[in-house]
Amino acid sequence: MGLSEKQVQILEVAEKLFAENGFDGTSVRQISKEAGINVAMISYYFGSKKKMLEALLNHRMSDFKIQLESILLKDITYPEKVDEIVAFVVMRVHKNRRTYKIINFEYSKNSRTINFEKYLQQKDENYKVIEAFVKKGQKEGFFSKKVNIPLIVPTIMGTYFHFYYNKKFHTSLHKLTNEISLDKFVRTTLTKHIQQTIKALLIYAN
Amino acid sequence: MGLSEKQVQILEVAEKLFAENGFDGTSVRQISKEAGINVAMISYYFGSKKKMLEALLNHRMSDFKIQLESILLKDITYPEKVDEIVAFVVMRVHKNRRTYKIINFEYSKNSRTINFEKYLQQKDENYKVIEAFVKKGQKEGFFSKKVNIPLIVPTIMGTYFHFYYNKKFHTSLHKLTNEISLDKFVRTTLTKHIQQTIKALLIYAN
DNA sequence: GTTTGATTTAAACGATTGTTTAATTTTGTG
DNA sequence: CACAAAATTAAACAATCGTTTAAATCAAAC
Repeated sequence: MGLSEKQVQILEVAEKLFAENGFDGTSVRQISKEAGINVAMISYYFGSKKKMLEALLNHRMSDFKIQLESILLKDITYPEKVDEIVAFVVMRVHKNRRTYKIINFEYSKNSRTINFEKYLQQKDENYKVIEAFVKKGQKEGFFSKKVNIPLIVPTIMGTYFHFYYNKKFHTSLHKLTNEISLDKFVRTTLTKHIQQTIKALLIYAN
Repeated sequence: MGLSEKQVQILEVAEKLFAENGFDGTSVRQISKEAGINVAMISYYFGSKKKMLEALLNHRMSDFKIQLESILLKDITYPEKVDEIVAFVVMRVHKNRRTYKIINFEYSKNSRTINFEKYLQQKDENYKVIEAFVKKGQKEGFFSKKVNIPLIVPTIMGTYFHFYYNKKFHTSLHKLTNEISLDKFVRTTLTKHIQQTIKALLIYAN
């Protein structure tokens, strides 16, 4: 799984183009041109276009669980922990938004040809950590017992992605001009909204 | 914009295949084969593959505003109205999930070649109705004033779509075997979760 | 029954797709 | 420098892409 510097550089170009135009909407010639390499190098380095995508997914999906667990070990209140978890998840998906977009699209296809093992493994670990946290909070009386735990993460990530997929709509609504103010909006306003939402849900759900 | 019965039938096949394999991942020959027509009929009826997609989008996007406003006119409490709005929006996007999936991915591309006017118009109307409703509720003291109104709809729709895009993951988690129990899950459990979430947010946001 | 226009067909169009080939250049090692 | 392996190249491959053509079939009107 060790990727050379050149391979990583090619994958970054591919990630951008896949997210922009889709896997099927991106040709290997486009990638090679933008990366400044010969077309044949893609087969040479990765074997095929499909395997290149799998290499990208595996490259991006790692070390989620450890960072999440370190938050839960902190000596802070439950609402503060919720805030930190939400902020962490949002920044994580924002950073890897291009890869998640590709995953969302390709994984929801019926014709499963791409290997999503790493993604599913991370998803599963992620869920189990969140589940344990919420159940602990419920047992200690901080959280409502009427919450549907498996649907909490979809609300966090779904809100982010629906914003991201319609960013053209929201940028005009919020007057976000460039990439910097979009980053800032995600880091502040959007994160705060999701924090409010999840805290209200966990504490007051009825 | 009047579509013949045959055109509608072709669009339904196209909708299914576009949602399943993407716009670029679906060939006009696939569509024509599945629809039992000749390839040339697609150009004959719609002009081109791209215009066929636009015809589909315009066909699906209609009469959202009227149904939404009729809910707000009912003589029920604010939390009950929230429940009805959420249930309506969820059923609406669930019914048109295939079209929304296509929109999500095509609209978020940078190379804007497809005409999304009808979609954006509906989105705008939808938002304005929701905004007026929440502001009225805030003024009357039922809703918190700390809510970010433009991000409420993304939370509703985003939760649905993140569930939908990862339905393979959730069906195994919730043991949903066939299409019927998926429909039921959306109609009951998922809708209830989003209702809880939005009500908690609107009432208790801090 | 003939005519007119709409519908449907098979075939072909050039362009582009992912991948492979075989030759060439670059790199590292003794 | 000489040699072997790795990296890179241009060119070609067959397959498929969306679209167009021109002929054939169909339906309705007179």
